[in-house]
Amino acid sequence: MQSITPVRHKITLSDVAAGCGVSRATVSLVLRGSPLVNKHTRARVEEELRRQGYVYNRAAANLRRRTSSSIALVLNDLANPFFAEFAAGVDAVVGEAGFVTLLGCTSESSTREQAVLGSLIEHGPAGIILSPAEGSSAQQVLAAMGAQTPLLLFNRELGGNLPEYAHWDLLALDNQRGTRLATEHLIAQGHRRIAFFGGHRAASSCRQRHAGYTEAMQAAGLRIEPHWQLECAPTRLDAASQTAALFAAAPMPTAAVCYNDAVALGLMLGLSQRGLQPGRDFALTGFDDIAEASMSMPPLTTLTTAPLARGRQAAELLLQRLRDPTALTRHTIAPVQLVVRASSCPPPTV
Amino acid sequence: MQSITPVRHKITLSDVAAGCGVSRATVSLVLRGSPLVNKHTRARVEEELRRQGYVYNRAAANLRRRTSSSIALVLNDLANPFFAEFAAGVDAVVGEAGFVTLLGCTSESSTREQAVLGSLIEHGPAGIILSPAEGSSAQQVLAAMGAQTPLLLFNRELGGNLPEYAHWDLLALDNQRGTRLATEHLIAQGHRRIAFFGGHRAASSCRQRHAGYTEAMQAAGLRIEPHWQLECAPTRLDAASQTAALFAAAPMPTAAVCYNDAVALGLMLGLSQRGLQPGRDFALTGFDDIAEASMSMPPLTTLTTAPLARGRQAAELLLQRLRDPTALTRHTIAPVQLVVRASSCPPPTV
DNA sequence: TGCCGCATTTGGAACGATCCAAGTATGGAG
DNA sequence: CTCCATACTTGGATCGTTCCAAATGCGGCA
Repeated sequence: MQSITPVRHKITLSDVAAGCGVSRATVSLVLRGSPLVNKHTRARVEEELRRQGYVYNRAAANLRRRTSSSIALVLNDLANPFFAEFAAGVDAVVGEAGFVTLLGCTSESSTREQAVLGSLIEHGPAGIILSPAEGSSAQQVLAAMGAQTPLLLFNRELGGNLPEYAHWDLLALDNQRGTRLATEHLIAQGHRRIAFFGGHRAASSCRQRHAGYTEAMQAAGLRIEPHWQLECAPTRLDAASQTAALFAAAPMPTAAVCYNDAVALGLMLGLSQRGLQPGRDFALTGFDDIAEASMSMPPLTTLTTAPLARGRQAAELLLQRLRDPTALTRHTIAPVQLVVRASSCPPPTV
Repeated sequence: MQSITPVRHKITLSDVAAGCGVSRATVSLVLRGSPLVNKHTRARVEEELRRQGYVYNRAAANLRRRTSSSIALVLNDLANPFFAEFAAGVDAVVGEAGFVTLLGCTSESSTREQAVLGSLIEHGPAGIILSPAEGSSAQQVLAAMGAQTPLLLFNRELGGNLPEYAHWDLLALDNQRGTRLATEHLIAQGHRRIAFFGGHRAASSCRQRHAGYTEAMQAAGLRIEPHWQLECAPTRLDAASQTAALFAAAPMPTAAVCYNDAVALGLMLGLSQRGLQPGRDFALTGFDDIAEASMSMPPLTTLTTAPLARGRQAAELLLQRLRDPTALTRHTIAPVQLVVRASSCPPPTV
């Protein structure tokens, strides 16, 4: 019966070496599975490692080898299920590659973003994946993290212009194509008066989604009424309370392309409160395909973005960059896919 | 105009020291804000730090000082909004305390949990917050992380019995009291035939919730029919497909206490498919108060657990443990609160 | 002038690993 | 018996920081 004795001080290579009468160097070779060590010696050392309960000190090794074994993930909003799934995807790939994820949340504050980046960079991550907070600029980010560490931007672009020697990769969703598909789908259903609802135009993702809508409307020769272009915070509550504005003046829309699912679900609620049944009296589409989208009443037509897969992809892009630091800056646009459900009905008066 | 020149090698204390003609020790003192340095010298050094774009190497400092500046967070399911919010709460407090969060996801696999713990422990975190995967045991966890690092268990207890020298703290939800409150509420509404629906009895949280239900039923002298005690995976889809079993035999229940919100929402769907209107023909309660709970039709009566606050609390408990490693093991039970909404209607035949 | 105290600065040894050049056996060939 | 290749093994320097004991410079005082 082998018992692992509780110890007070941390066991190091030297302890193990002393414990079985070899040098530190030999123990180190054993740890790294070098073929140089005699298998007799190896067995003895491995036994001693187990016996003393040795724990590898990766920080010390990284210091000597001048390597890093971590990747920083900085998110504007972890509580949002979209980013949570994204994070799960990142962590999975990062872990498979033998790295560890350093997490940082900025809560949409660019001030906190600077602080978080500053703190994480001191731990010397091999690279950083950043989903910027609203209003964060390239200069700020550069000041906080320097130009030494590879950065992959996710989801949003940065304000300001970045110096050319900082080559930052980008992974973004095909926002414009997404809303274009949704708008074209509504048009094909017979709708002519289609609103664009929700989001803040300050965010690049919102501008892109609005552009997709505009593109489809113009291609179909349809009118875009200014009072159908409504901004609101990307939350259910705010969307619900903005619903009335859609119907404030004639001509009234028969459908809406919403900034995202949260907004669409809020709009559904607002419609119900006005006695309109979404999916029968009014058509709408979302963006993101969050879990609730398929379970809502009616189920929501939306664009699926596969956040888990996006997380994996982001991590893989960053790993590629680590392998080849001098490769050209890469901007990747991830496809989105229209999922047609019951919320995008034909207009009532067809 | 000051420009930060892009450099190829990492700037160290020695570079800065050489750059302004002082010793490494002095620069180190400046970095740590020691009152020993002359303010003239301090200014010169600070200027040089800025000029060279020096980045503190916390790993090297930690090695020398034998300290740690990270806390590991290991979660069974980051994609679940409950844990995502929890993680956001943990990270906020961990960051405020000057630590950084090391993230690890186990995807409910105890094998991955061992691997993740093994990898994280090599980075020498000051402590670990662990929400165990299903079926994970104390022995496994101990083998993976050793007894040196303080551990706070969250949400679930571990199978097996832990050795007494590993003092592990615990933060759990008051599951039993929660479902007792929900059950008592349904009884007060006039229900007599109440089911317990969903979850796997293998999980400690499910057993505790079931116990709360049993307690309330027995205290009210009500019968518990075995065919009302239904297990299912804690997902909407599985819950929906298990709905029929509730009504397979007489007597049929008029209400159900559900394992969690996901199960409750699934049950709502299942009820609708059978032509029963939840909140009118059948009453039900959930657990967790996820975002959708208040937006569902009808809004769901449930137990709110404040996952963000729980995350903050978990981090604070761990920080306390770090301050006093010899204090007695602490088991904290976080209160939950009943939120009454429309889903818990009185029975139809009262 | 010599000595002391104060304020400030410093060289060198850690921390726990890895790298590297050099060391020790061993056995076979000449 | 010497020499050399092969198969391991090892001491010491090193990564970037902090700690510590000791050094330095300077003004004042006897």
